[in-house]
Formats: sequence, structure tokens, C-alpha cells
Amino acid sequence: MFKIDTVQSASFLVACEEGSIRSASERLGVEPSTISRQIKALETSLGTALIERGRKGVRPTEAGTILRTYLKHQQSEQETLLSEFDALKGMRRGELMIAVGDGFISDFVGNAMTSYKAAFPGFTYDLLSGSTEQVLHAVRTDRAHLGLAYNAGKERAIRTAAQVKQPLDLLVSPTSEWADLSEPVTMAQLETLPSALLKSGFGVGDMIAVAEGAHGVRLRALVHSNSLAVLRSFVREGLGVTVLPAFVVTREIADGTIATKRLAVPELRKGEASVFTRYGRRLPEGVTRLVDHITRSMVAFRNAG
Amino acid sequence: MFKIDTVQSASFLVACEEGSIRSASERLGVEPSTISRQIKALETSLGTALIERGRKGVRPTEAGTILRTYLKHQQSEQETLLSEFDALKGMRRGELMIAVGDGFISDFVGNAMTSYKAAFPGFTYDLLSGSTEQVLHAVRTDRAHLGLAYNAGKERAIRTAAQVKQPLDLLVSPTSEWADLSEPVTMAQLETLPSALLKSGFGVGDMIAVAEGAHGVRLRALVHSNSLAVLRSFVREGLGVTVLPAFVVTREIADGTIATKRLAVPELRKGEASVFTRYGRRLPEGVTRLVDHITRSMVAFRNAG
DNA sequence: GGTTAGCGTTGCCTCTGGGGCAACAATAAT
DNA sequence: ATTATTGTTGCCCCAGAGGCAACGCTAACC
Repeated sequence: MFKIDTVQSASFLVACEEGSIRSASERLGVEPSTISRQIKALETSLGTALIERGRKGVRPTEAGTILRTYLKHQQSEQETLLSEFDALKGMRRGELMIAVGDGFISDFVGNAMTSYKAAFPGFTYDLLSGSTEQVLHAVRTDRAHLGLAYNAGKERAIRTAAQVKQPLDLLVSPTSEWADLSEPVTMAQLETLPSALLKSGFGVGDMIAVAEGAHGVRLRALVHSNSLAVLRSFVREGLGVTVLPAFVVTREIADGTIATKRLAVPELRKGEASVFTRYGRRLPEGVTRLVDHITRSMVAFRNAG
Repeated sequence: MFKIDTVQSASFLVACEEGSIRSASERLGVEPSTISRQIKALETSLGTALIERGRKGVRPTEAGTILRTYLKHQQSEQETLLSEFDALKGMRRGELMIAVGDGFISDFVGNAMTSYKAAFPGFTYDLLSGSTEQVLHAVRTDRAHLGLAYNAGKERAIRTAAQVKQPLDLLVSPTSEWADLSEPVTMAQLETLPSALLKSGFGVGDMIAVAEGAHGVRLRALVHSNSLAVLRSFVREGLGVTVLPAFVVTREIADGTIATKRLAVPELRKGEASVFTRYGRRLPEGVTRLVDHITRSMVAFRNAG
């Protein structure tokens, strides 16, 4: 595959620079015979004479001159390669492949990514978003280094790096008829409310399904969707309520377009936001450091519910 | 100097292509342990992880991907390098460094170079011209592979590849008063003729000096020059005569502007045109082949005087 | 012109280090 | 839980790289 051995090349190159095999041997700290043999071996493998052996040293033949410029060129290319590696190691660049649950997007981009970018500029991101199930799958199959998802069940292949309880709340529009419901809201009350819910595959959707089963009820879901944007709009427009962890709507809470109400349903309070990787996978350092930033800056992981 | 070992690179590359160390080991015909160790050694020398070891094989890390593209690129460059070597070996290209005596220029360019170019296109020439002494020096100091000169004396450092007797003739203009001199011309006659002669350092000049000494005479040299063109013009214009081997004025003889007359001076008939190289120098094949063309096609070497 | 110094090369020997073998740990699939 | 497959590691052996010294050769020097 590669006909040009590196050690042999070095001998050849130094011999050309020094002009004699003996001085090359001194510079490289080996015997002249070694240099002689290495160059000869290189010539054999290339099938071409590379140096003229003369009375007072050696000089490259025409083929040798060509090889020399080739090696010089390659050497400089290798230096840029090594500096790229240095940049990778020194956290000056890198690529992070992250899969995030839809609910984490704004939190992640607005907080974790922002602070990380300030600390380590030069990193690029491959950001997948989707349901909890999709995030888990991406991590399992190494399509992402790191996953952020809600209510990701334990499984052998997944190693959880951080996990914070984030109970589901009832989200309502402050201007709607449901704004003055008294807390905590019970399952019985919930059953009567028009709602927009996430489909299964999403952590939230699965939790609600479990709660429905436990209480033997079915919520009046006007909408089942795979889009959080649908749920938010649904609530803001006063069409009904939804059930989500609070961190998903941090901004809407802040600007007063959505309000939260505690739920008195134990099954809906067990949810956890988690950061996880594939079990056994050796991660780039950049990813490890990113986990720190996530746990320190993201609302979903800072606030213990 | 070179941190990237070729054998290690090959292991790494094949492992990435095959997707597992074991299949790579099969393809390379070695044990998996070898591949594993080589890749690990490469990682150590580069100070960077290159592959992620996984449950069902290996895959390059980010650094590994960069290295991979680098190696691919290098591989293709190496191929072009090897094809250049092939071209050199196959006599499809090369550079010939030739030093020729001034008198050989038109003969060499018109005959040897022409036929050689037809046989081996793609060769380039570095053509030095000068006196016999300059040609010898160029060959001695390896500034030329091959030398063509007149009356190059024997010396240890020079190996003569071909040598042909080329006696000096008297050159006259056919329309001049010396056109009807009877042959052979003696030294005594020569002494009375106005002449243009080459300076010493040239083979011809040195021979004439020797003959002068042997006969105890001095020729009436109106002009001493280091330029054959001067001598030719001098004769053509009917200003006098000169002494040169006939092959120097082949064209002038052919078109009738210069005529030759035999000389009855033994010292002036001993001259030889020779092709030579530095003793002990290993020559590119192209040069060896060129010698054939020279001896077969050049007037100076074809015609035994 | 012989002699000497310096060049690259080669034969011999030593010993390092690459690579085979087999057992092992870890993981995915059954 | 078990099995099959992955990469890894300890052990051992031998090819091959490299040191040593003698050699052949050329160039320069007296």
C-alpha cells in the first residue's frame, strides 16, 4: 500500500541534506552502515536509484530530487495535520454530535451551547432532535455522542451522566378559563380538560399513557402531536391545556404567555431529564466537558424539581 | 522527523475500511493482535485517539477521520510520484546534462540530439558549451553527465566512452588565393599563411601550440579567439585560413563556402574527438543510451579520419 | 607517484521488537 | 443466562534492524 517507509525516507532526506552518509549517520545517531542499507532498501522498494555515491559524499539523482521535493511537501502537510490534532486535543476545535429531545432545544441552544461556545470556540455541532425514543436510538447507534431526553428509561446500553427530576406540570394560558384552577390539579380534573398531548415515543407521552392506565382514565386529547410547537400554540391560543415539564416552556412562563399548575398525580411527577451516552463508549474530551456545561447552565438540569 | 509510520498507517486505514480489526487482519494476512498494537502505537506517537473500539468493530474518531483523508490524499500523491519514477525508468522522461566543445554544437544538436529526441521524447537537456578544458571541468565536477571534446588528454578521473581520430585540416575559402594550394600542406607553408586560431584551452589551440614547438615555428595568427564563429567568418570572408577538424565545418563544406586541405604535419593529425564521463560515476540509463546515438549519428564520431 | 584520509559498502554478530498463539474481558444477540 | 464475536494482553519466538570492523575505492596531499 505504502511503498515509502518513513524511517528510510528520513535517512535519505538527511543524507541528501548533509551531503554524505557519514555526517547523516552522526546527525541521526546511528551507524553509517544503517543509513546505507536503509537508502538501498528504499531504492529497491521504489525500483529507482535515488543517490549517486561519489568520492566525497552523496547527491540525489534526478529521481532522488523528485522524491526529495515530494517528501518535503509531505512533511509540511504532516505538520499541518499534527497542528490540527493539537487543536483537537487542546479543545480548540472539534465536532460534537448531540441528540436532544425536542423539549430541550431552546434550553440547550440558549444556555449550554452558548456558554460552551464562549469557553471553547471553534467547535461545530451536529444536532439531532426528536422524541426520547429517537434520541436514545441515536445514542445507541453512535449517531450521537450525547443524548438529552426526558423520561429515558434505564437500559443496559445507556450510561446516564446526569439526571434531574422534572415533574410534569399542567400548562395553561393565563388568560384562559383554566387559569384559576386550584393547585394541585388531580387526575380527575385533568380528565375533563381539553388537551394537546405528545404522541408516544416521547417521554411525556409515554408517562401520560402510563398514568392513564394506572388511573383507568383517558384524557380528552383534542390533539396528539409530535411537535412541541403545536402544544405551545394550542395552549397560548387558549384552546386547552397540555402536560409538560416546566423547563420546556421557560420562556413562555417568563413572558407570561403560559402558566404552570402542579399536578397531584404521582405517576406524572416521577419524570426525569437526563443526559446520557452509550455505555462503554470512549468519548472525545470535548463531550465530557460539554456535560459539565449542560448540568451547570441548563434549566432542565439546574433546577431540581 | 516523520511521526506517521507507513505500516501502522496501512493497518489503521484497512481497519477503518473494513470496519473491524479482525477483518482487517484477514485482508492484511496478519493476526488481529498485530493490527491492534500497530494502531495503538500510531495513536501513541500521534498522541491522539484514532478509532473508537466498539461492540461490533471499530470506527474512526474525528481525529481518525482527518488522518484518513490525509492518508488517502498522500496515497494518491504517492501514486503520481511512482508513475513519475516509472517514466524515468521507462526512458519516457529525464534530464541530460551534457557539456560539449564548441565545435561539436551543430553536429550534436543536428544529429545526436535529433535522433535521440525521436527515440526518446520527453527528455530535457542542460547543454553547456565551451573549450575542451571547460568541458573536462564540467564532467570532473559533475556539472555534466557527459562531455564531448576535441583532443581531451587522458587523465585518471575521466573515462572515455568513445574516441575517433579527427585530424586537423587547413580550412580555406574556395574563392580565396589559398584555394589552389597543393595538398598536403606543410608546416613551412602554413607558417606563411595569415590565420585565425583558437586560444589555448581549446583542444585545437593546444595541438597547434605543440606543433609550433615541435617545428620551432610560430604561425602568423592574425586572430586568436575563443569563438569558432569568428574563425569561420574569417575564412569565409577570405581574410585567411584556419586549422580545424573538418567536422566542425561540415555545413560550410557542404554548401561550398569553405574547403579543406590535408596537412602534412603529424602532430596536427593525431587529434581525436572523444565522448567521456567522470570515472566511477554511475550514470542514468538515458545517458548511456545517448552515447550510442552520439557514436552512430554524429559526423565527428562516425567518420574515422 | 606513492601515501593517506575519508567516503560508502559489506560480512558478521547481536539483540531488539514485531508478530503469532492463546487466553481473556467486554458487548450484542439469542 | 448463554453464546458468539469483538478488541486486548501476556508470553514467546524469530526475523530483521543495527553496531562493529574490515574492505574497496577515490581524491587529495606531500
